[in-house]
Amino acid sequence: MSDKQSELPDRAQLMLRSLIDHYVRDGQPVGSRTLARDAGLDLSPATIRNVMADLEELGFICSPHTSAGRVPTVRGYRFFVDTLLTVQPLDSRSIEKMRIELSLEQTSKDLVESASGLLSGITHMAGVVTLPTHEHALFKHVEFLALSGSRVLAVLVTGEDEVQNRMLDTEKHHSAAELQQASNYLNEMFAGKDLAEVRATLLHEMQETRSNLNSMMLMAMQMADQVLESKQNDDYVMAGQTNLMEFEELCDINSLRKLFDAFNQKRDILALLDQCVRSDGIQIFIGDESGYQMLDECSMVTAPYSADGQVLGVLGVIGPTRMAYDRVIPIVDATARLLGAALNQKE
Amino acid sequence: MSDKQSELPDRAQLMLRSLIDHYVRDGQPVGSRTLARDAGLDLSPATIRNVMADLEELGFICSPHTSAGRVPTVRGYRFFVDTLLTVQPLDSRSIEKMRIELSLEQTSKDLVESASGLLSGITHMAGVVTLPTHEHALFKHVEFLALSGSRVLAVLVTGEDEVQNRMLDTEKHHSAAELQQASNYLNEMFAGKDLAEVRATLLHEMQETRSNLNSMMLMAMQMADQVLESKQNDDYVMAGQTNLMEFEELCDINSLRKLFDAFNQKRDILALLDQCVRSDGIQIFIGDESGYQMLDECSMVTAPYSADGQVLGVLGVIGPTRMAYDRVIPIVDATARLLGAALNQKE
DNA sequence: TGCTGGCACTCTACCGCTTGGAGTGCTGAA
DNA sequence: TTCAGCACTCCAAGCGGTAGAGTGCCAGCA
Repeated sequence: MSDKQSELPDRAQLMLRSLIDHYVRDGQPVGSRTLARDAGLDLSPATIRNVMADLEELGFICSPHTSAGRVPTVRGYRFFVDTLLTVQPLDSRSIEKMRIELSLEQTSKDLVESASGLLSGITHMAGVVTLPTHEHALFKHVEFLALSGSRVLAVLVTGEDEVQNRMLDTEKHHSAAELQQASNYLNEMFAGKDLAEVRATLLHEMQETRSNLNSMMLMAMQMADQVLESKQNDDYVMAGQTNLMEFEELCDINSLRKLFDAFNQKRDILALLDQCVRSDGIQIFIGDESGYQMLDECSMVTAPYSADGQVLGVLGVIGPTRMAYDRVIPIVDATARLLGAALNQKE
Repeated sequence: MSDKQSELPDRAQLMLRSLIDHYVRDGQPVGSRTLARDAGLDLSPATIRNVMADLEELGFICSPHTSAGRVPTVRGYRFFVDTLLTVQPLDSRSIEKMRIELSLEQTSKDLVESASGLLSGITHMAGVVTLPTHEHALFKHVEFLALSGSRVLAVLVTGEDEVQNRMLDTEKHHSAAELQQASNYLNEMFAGKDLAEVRATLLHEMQETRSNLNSMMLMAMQMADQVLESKQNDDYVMAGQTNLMEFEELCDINSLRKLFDAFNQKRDILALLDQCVRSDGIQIFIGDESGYQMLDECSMVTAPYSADGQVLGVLGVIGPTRMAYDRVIPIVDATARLLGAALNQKE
């Protein structure tokens, strides 16, 4: 047992893989007999038992009680996912179906909903997709409308014809003409520019030349800044939560409640998803690796999605630890690509 | 037993009431001994048994098995709710608390969310509130913005400074000037009028004078009509769904799934809520009265809420059939009033 | 006539016991 | 190194017995 993990004997690796396959399929602890029959190694159950003892010592598997078979531990799944897994690429027919499904959607909100529906539909687990950030969207047009009192409605149209409303409380009442002037100024100055760039320029200008600007300009900038400063990636769309009720290991009413509360709360799930934006590929949290108690019995497979080279958000699948990672990973991967491509086309 | 329901002997009524009280409290079938002890009638268990047999024959109660106590049937609850119930008015302290909670919210969306939170928080069941319709809102301002291709963005501001965006696909591209003209026309013509009235006028005009109108006018009308025609009351906000997991009678994983699926789907729940808009007071669906299978073990207590004399939506509570109706009804009632008042103030 | 105590009966929930099956670890032989 | 055999452990399921709760019915009493 002084071997490093990566030097785990081939035979043991094969057995771990076979054991996980079995367990994922049946949900029952796997015994030595079963493994002897199906692992493809021509060995007796007794020999298998010896190897299983090794695997147990390494913390890859454990048995729920003395006379039950073995079950993979989080560590076992982790090793499996990191070094044993061979993903089966998704067949092109399925991919085409998904592409078509996504191509029917109009707005990016619809796209995101459709994507999370796809994820949950195909995997029979819960699908989750964060709304795309607008950080890298293009500034297209802004319009200010006077409301009652000193409130002003700002309507911002971004590159892909996405629209955002924002209510602004200003110090004094502004006439329609003033507001028109303000929006004209901004539109002429910034149309077609990157939103983040717009914001940076505005901030810079405000610091540099504050004294030289007339109050209208200043107001326009403040407004634009307010419109832009709202933080992004603060919401997600989820589908198929109820699929999780089908899995016996999650059916304990107490943990189910914790899970669904977390889904409604959104905060913790978002924090977790946020960690995945930065990593540039598939990310997998197994069991308690997530650090959130309600996900102790769950795993999450995520991938960031991007359009035009810019990461826009994250999507993924939440299911029981006992999930078919080799099947789920390519699905998540493909969905991320397709969603990115679909968003790209809208631009 | 030839008596009509309303002529059910006082003693039997008292017993039914006491039985329901007990059952709602403990969730256990109620036996004759318990009732003899606590019903306040000075009778022996044997006598109680005779009366219980009568109540069973009338279909108000039933026993899960031979040697268990009795449990109220849907019919029993119905009779209880219709003729035996005396609601305990909510104490003014609680009401004041709720009013304050609601007064903190800005937009009507926030208000609705807060209200459903209150409902679920106080009752420990699920709270649901439909979004307020805008049918009776005032037309304040409309603005059209040209997007790419022939798409046009319509921004409609209604009386209470609520904003709605709508994407319109038109036949041809319109210049900014054309659109400006169109919105000016509509704003001058309709500002301050009731939305429904605006719509009616527009429809009428279009039929009457179609040939006389230039294409710009026509387009303006079509757009405005599209903005207005979207059906209302097609969404609701729900809170505390997971509270329902605490009730043993709903804990069957299968029915729980059906319930949560229905909550996500929204369609059926909306259809049910829609029935309550018309009735002008508290409405109660007990068990299978709703006609929807997933609610067979549930009851729903609803009340329409209105501002300025106009019904804007419905709110209510969903919980197990075994709920404290006398407590829930005044809560739903008060919340409806408070929400209505809060919406009124925003105007 | 209405109420009541008594009695036989029924059904559930629970406990302890047994049994069969599955799976294990260990050992000694090939 | 592999493997058959064996003793052991544990769970799940089935079974009988018991206690408890509650019922329906009946006969007697006010």
